[in-house]
Amino acid sequence: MPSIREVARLAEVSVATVSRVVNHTGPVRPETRTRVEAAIERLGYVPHGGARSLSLRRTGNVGVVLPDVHGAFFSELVRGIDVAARAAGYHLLVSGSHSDLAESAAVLRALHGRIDGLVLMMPVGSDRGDEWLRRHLPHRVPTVLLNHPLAEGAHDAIRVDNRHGARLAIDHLVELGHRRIAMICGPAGNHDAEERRLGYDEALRAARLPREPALVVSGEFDEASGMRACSQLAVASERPTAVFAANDAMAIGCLAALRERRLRVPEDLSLVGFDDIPVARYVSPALTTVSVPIAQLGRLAMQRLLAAAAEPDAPRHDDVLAPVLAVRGSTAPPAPAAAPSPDLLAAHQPGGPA
Amino acid sequence: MPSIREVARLAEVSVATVSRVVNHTGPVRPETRTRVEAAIERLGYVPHGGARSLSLRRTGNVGVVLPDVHGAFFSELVRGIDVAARAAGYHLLVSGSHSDLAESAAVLRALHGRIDGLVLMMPVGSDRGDEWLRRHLPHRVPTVLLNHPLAEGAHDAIRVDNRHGARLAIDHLVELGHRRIAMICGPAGNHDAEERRLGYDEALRAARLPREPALVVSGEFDEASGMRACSQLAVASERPTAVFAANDAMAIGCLAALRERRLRVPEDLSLVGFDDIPVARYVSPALTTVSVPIAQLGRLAMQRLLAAAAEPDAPRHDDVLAPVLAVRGSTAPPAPAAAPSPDLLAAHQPGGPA
DNA sequence: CTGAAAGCGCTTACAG
DNA sequence: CTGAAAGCGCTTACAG
Repeated sequence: MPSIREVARLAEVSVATVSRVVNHTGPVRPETRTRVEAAIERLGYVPHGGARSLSLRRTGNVGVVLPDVHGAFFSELVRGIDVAARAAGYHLLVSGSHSDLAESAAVLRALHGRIDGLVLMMPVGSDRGDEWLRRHLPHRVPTVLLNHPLAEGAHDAIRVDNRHGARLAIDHLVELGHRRIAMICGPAGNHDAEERRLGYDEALRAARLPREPALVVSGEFDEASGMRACSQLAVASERPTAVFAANDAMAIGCLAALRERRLRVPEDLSLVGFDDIPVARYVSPALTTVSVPIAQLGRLAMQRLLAAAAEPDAPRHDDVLAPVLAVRGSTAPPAPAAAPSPDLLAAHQPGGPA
Repeated sequence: MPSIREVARLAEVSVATVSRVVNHTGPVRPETRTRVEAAIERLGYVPHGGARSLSLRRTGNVGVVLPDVHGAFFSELVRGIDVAARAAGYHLLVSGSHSDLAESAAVLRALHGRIDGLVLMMPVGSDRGDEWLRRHLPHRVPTVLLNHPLAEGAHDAIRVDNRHGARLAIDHLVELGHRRIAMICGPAGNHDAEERRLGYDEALRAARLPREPALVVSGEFDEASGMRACSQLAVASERPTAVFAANDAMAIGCLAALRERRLRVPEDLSLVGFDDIPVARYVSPALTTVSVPIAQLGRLAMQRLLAAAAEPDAPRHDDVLAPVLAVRGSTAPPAPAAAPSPDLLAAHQPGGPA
């Protein structure tokens, strides 16, 4: 890995000149340029990005710090940011914080001086958030906060209207005629999970439906916990006719659990997810879900970062993205109470309806 | 963002001393340390990672360059590398090359001087590969090549035995009694796709089964193309009794297409995928698939990188990971030829077997 | 059109 | 135990 100095020596020019031909900055006599280019080719010189950054005070990297890099949602999000970043000439420095606040802080420290912008999704909810941000957010680095409740400050914020999304889901089920609607919540402390839960509560209240504690179970945003949660609901004394899962992964786990129990979706039970990850439309039946514009989220985040870099003193934005309901095959009106599916009640009514 | 110089000034010491207390390197008198720490706290000083890298000639980053950052497979792979990297104190600089060779080269250039190690998965197959690598691979940076055919050189290589994996899949179907086994291939030029195809051919030959061109269709490694490919097969004059898809995403697309056509899996048609992405066990029916140890792949890659950094002159490794078959619900013996499923042949035998 | 020199923010022998 | 100085590999006024 020769340095610029060696190229200069071989071409018999100064390092300043080499820099000029590499970056096409400033005028260079054609024959000088040729000599330098020959030396570069001969030595296989490639500029040292790190040194360049230090000098230019611009790294060309944007940091992406998420609670996790696991799963379809984050995968889509990273991809969305990546596409927009590459288009703008940036690379991504990606870190999962493993949902740990202390680790997030460590990551942010490590990123200082390595990034020109930051996209951060906090691993926790509202508590402590503000003070923590003040302490750990890098100064003078354009930052956009994803789905964080306390959006005031020197950074941009982009949020998904989780409550509205949950309401769309529940309203849809209510319109279909469901009265007993269960929810599989996300992990405690997770901000998105909490909001989706609030939306569920609100929607039930709006529909004048009672809230039954037995119909609310919790999961961890993954398929396995969705399966477990679903099994819990299946043994409830009065089974729900519909289930709203706080994300698609859990909904898909739920689908698997129902299949094991020989319960049909949507005939015996309707199911709604949240996120609209790519596989949602391919499971069986295709999942009705609240569609979050994940790619748009990534694109908008980069856009805000670029704007903040261009105009550091302009006021910051606080965007709220509205999800829409994607109605697919996993929802239908409930089976008429008078003639329930034989499968469904077989266990409870040994004789069954002849 | 105060620099080390300002901390030094405030604490009335030299920058060397500040550096010593920050990095716990070299002895410092307790009261001096206290003064420095107070200054650091007061100023909110965080060391500039970029400058530190330049000085130390160590960045703490490892580059990950993949054909794409999309989809469950790459998502899992990145996660596997991330977990191992973080454990070793490294961060990930991730780039998708969008399956373009020129873009890969650009990415590699941009990474020079920003990484201590590189995990690279080439976007193309065997042709040109060797020369390209010689030109574009960074010198003196430990590198591990993933699933690349030409594994000799100054880098480590880790490969998945795709042919063996494909043989496992086909052998399983043959043992179940299938004779007409179709394949949905991956994109042309993709090395993994080509090898899986070769394994399919080999296995058919070993089982003395004829290779029928009409039973081989191609896809693009995503769900949508799996659906299309499956539809092609469904209208073939003689329908296969089993389908081997070159990856899980296409298998899942295929599952959706079959559902639309009211063909049952595995009763009417058996289906095998490849990769064993997390969702494979949750689709309906659970997908029989060739399980690639994705997380292990990531872990091993980091391990090789660390070893190469520690002993640059030790000989490099060339590991081959053996996939195993995960038999789940999407495969079964074919319907007996004498009494085919009515659904299956309804279109061809209007009368059907009475 | 070109070069000498300072500077980006750190680390680390070397000397004291 | 501490500091002055060189150096990591680049860029960029400034002067010529």
